[in-house]
Amino acid sequence: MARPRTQLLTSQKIHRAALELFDEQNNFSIPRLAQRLGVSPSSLYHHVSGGRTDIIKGIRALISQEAYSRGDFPPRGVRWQDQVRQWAINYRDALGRHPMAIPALVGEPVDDTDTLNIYENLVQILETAGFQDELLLQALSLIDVLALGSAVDAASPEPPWKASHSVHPALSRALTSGHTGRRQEDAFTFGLDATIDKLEQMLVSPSEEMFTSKRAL
Amino acid sequence: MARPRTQLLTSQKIHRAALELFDEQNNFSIPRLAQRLGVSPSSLYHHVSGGRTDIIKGIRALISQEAYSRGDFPPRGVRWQDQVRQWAINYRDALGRHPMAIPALVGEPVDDTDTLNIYENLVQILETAGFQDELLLQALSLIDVLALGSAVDAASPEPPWKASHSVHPALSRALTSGHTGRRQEDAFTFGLDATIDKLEQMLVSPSEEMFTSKRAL
DNA sequence: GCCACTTATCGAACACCTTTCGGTTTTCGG
DNA sequence: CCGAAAACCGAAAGGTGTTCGATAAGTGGC
Repeated sequence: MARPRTQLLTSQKIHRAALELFDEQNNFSIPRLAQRLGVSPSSLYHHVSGGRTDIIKGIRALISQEAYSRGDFPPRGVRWQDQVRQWAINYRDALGRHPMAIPALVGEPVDDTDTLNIYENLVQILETAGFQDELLLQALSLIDVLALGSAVDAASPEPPWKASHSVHPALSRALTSGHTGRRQEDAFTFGLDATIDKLEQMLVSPSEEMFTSKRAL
Repeated sequence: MARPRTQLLTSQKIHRAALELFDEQNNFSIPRLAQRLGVSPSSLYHHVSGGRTDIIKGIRALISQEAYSRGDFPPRGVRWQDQVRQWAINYRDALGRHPMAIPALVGEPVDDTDTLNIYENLVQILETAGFQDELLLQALSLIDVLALGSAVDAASPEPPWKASHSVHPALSRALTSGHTGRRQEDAFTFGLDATIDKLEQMLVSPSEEMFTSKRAL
């Protein structure tokens, strides 16, 4: 086959199909993606410059778009605490909707516009709330760690620990006692509450000793 | 070559070499591992039953052993807050010492004894402190998410966001303002403090509305 | 001390994955 | 209308994970 009468591929279509592939079955590969698109593997390389890496970037961008579009963004007038909470929930939910894609995302630098946009949004919220410098950076990183760590957790099988009662009694007991169905979500909201509480407290009375830097002047 | 006069391989040696390979260069593969051990790739399969997956498990076990042996464990009499803090710091440090191995670990179930041991340890600390059921499980999961998310963060390039000042001014400003060298560690200890504060508070006055379960009787 | 049996290695081979490159036909701009 | 660019394909190169039969060294019973 040579050039078709009507174009078969678009980077958009490729990214969407790739994300669907991750969602349905865990095994993502170029041949499988090509098959799903009714196309030969080599054809994909005319639409994504960086090969596999680019497709992963595209997936991240899609997820970020989803976080922004489906997200419930509070109006500007709302307390910063609620804005931060809503941001984190939106982002975490968007990631959690595609758990199988998470392992492919971690460890790669973030440089796509859509993802940077939502982080820009978070920084703006924090700046407006009055956070600056080290504290702002810590807040940003922590919220990021919380959302991403939680998403990674969601990508693991449930439960993530395979403990036998005879050798690890306490752990095994803990896993069977609680209502494990909402384990991840509960831990996330709990951590989010803890984080926001602490941020609030740091904003009104920033204890200098929290910072390891001596802010060399 | 057939059977050598003195045995060349051990699962121990394989796991250690694999971890070293992750530490030195990011690219881990069976052929490279074999080459480093002066051995043919197929030879490895006589020492690790589950192939690549088993080697990864071995790496996780090594890291957990490191967390336990190198860790600074507080005596039993100490406040549970300090025990939890020390536990999290030990674990996070052990993970952070091998950042490149983290992406290979996430998303896989934990079933090796060494890792389960240290989680058993954490549950015991929490139980002794008085945590039970849902709250205990939430605490466990949150501390896990914090340590693992922080380690994943450490595995990313620094900084993990590649923002240009012109299109993402607030984010770019935030990244250049703080002392970014200790960004990850600061965010982790900050989150740890927040978590412990919240746990403390929940222990003395557990607000029922935090739990979404109606505890159907 | 011999013989069967187990053990630790290897090479070859398979299946899959990523990527590149040259070839073929279609579309498009001038 | 014609040359250049575009969009596809097949083939092939080089890498990765794994299995399997062959080989030779160690091991244990007699």
